[in-house]
Amino acid sequence: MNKVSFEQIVSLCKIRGFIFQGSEIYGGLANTWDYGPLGSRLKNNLKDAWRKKFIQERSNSYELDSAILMHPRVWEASGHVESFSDPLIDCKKCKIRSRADNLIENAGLSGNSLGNDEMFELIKSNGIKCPSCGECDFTEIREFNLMFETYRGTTNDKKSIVYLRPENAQGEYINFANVQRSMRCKLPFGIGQIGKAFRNEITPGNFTFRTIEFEQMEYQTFCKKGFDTELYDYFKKYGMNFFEEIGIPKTLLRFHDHEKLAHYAKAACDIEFLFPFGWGEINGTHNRTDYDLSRHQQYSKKSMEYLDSETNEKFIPYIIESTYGVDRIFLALICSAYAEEEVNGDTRKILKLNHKIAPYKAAILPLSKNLSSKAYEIYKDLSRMCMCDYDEAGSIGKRYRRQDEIGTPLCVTYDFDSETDGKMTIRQRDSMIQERIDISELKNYMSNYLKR
RNA sequence: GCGGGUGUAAUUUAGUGGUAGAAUUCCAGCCUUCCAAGCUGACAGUGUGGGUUCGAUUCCCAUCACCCGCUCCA
Repeated sequence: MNKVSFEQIVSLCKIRGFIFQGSEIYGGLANTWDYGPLGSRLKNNLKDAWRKKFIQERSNSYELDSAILMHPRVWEASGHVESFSDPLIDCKKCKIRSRADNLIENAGLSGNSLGNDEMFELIKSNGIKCPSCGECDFTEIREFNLMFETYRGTTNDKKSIVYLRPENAQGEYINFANVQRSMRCKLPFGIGQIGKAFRNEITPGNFTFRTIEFEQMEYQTFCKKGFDTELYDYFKKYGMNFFEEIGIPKTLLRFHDHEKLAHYAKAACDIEFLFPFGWGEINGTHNRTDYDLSRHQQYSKKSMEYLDSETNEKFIPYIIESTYGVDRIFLALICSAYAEEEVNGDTRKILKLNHKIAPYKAAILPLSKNLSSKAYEIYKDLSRMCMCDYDEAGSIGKRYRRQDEIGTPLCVTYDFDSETDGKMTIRQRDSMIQERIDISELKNYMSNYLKR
């Protein structure tokens, strides 16, 4: 994918119904994207693959679907209200952005509990200088809250503010005791969740890499202190393994350990993918210690302790979080699958998607329109088993090309011989193996292929 | 949020201060017996809003969006 530009990917996504710009007919809304018919399919397949690996195939593993809107105190406890909202100020001369409270503190003054206007006045009256260029010529202070706010009820007074969750994790944490009790869990156990989160970031987009509304697949493992380091290493590898299983080549992946850590974390490591614009995070594993549950215990006054019935010890569990950005992995899948091949001077686009996540598993093609009715009947039947496409428009070659371009692994062609011998030609895109299979055997053949 | 670039049909693009041209795609028809064949036809466009002008897709301003580089980033 060396020479592949982002524009080619964006263009293919639009033409083939994977991703459209958000609110396009109104000129677009920055950093929002809509997933089209094939994009939705691919995205759901990705989520299904994750669900299978993290929920279904793991024991002591439970899925959760928590509310996007949560009690505002959740975000006070989590630290988001405090650390997600900064009073920022820009130097008009050198365009460097600083935190207003830091400027005041560094000047030896106290900016505690001052409002933004007061801080601005303080900076002006004391002639506090820009740390970069030494001038004192600032824009007004702007509050930069990364959490989307909305209001419940009909009045916009402060008491009714609720936030759109900036991460899903808190949903898992505040339901820790509910899940533990109802599922009779013993440590260690995991809670996974797939859902949307929102961040009011002003950033360059890089297509769907950074958006203001995005979907996460998160997995939180609750464990006893002392077991956390081992689990942390385990989930780093588990994540890498997941990416390989859905078809992302290992050569395009790397670990990236964090040195600067978030307010809750003891250790953090990303898995990065080599996008056309450079390395970008698609997974993060964090050792969040007992920070989150302790804070919720403190703020809610509800016990978050776990009783170990073997040792009779009571303690607040540690949490290892492994979080996956759905939209970013989607993008990584498309980027790593996209290829162009030269055939007889023509450039052909191919999406080499793993069959597990391909939007369509098979396309049913009548060799001629005269064979439509029987082919369509077979298509309807196969559709009961998996997602299939049916195409009778244009030449047979063109229809194969169309399927290659959207990553369909199997093409099944009904021809004139099929009428008499009851067989169809089935072609595998990845190996280009072509076989004639009895129509009654098609489902078996396909299901065996798709199980690989 | 800063700096630079770009906006013409679904896509890729040509061109012009005076009726916007093509290729591909898509659709319909003819043809076509396994990997983007051919023919005919149809659909479809100057991101949005102002200004200058007799007249703006073209010049100017603003805005929106995307791309590149910063900045930021749990």
